[in-house]
Amino acid sequence: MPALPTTAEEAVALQRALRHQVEVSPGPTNPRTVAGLDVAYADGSDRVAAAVVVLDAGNLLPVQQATATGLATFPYVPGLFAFRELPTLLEALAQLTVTPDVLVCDGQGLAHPERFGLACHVGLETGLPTIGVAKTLFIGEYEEPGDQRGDWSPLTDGGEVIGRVLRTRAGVKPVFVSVGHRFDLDSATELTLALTPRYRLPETTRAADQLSRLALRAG
DNA sequence: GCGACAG
DNA sequence: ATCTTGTCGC
Repeated sequence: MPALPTTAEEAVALQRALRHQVEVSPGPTNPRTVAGLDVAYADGSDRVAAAVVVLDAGNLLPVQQATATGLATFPYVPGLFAFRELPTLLEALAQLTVTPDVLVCDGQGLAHPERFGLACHVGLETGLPTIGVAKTLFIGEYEEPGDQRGDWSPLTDGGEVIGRVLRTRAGVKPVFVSVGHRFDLDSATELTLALTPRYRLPETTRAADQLSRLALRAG
């Protein structure tokens, strides 16, 4: 079983082999640190920059950060984009000298055709609790949630609940929350709200997004 | 067959 | 994802 699949067929086979290892359980009770992950892409080349920013879960201030740059070998294919971001993302994570209590990924977790989105993959690779907070819908159906912060509605696929559509700010487009690894939807929802005191997206995602763009220009 | 499709 | 700063409005 290759660690780095080359074709789409191999990639899907790997997802199907790994998905059964995902653990759905309550997230950490009192996480002290929460890390955000993101990847920025260059326009012309395949150069990518990954960033991870660890925040203090209490005051949301940065504790540590790391970046890594590389070349995206795998092409962008909906459902397989973890294979594009994962290698560089793991390089950045490896540079941390602190182990975050939770990882927040920019993309889906179980809300994925194979029930194995980026957040699940990152969770299994690191063994850490992870959730996915995506800006847009990938798969599933939902009713528009209420327009107050904290309002949510289930995201379902074929009758199965795969995530939640969560309003993090009143009157602003909702985000798509799903379990990555060692988390459940209640904990994931609670965490996402704790990370969005001011903006639609989690502070973790915003910090990682900014840093990844800087890293792309720098190196 | 046609359209949709995380980043 | 990326091309793109300041600016209008609640």
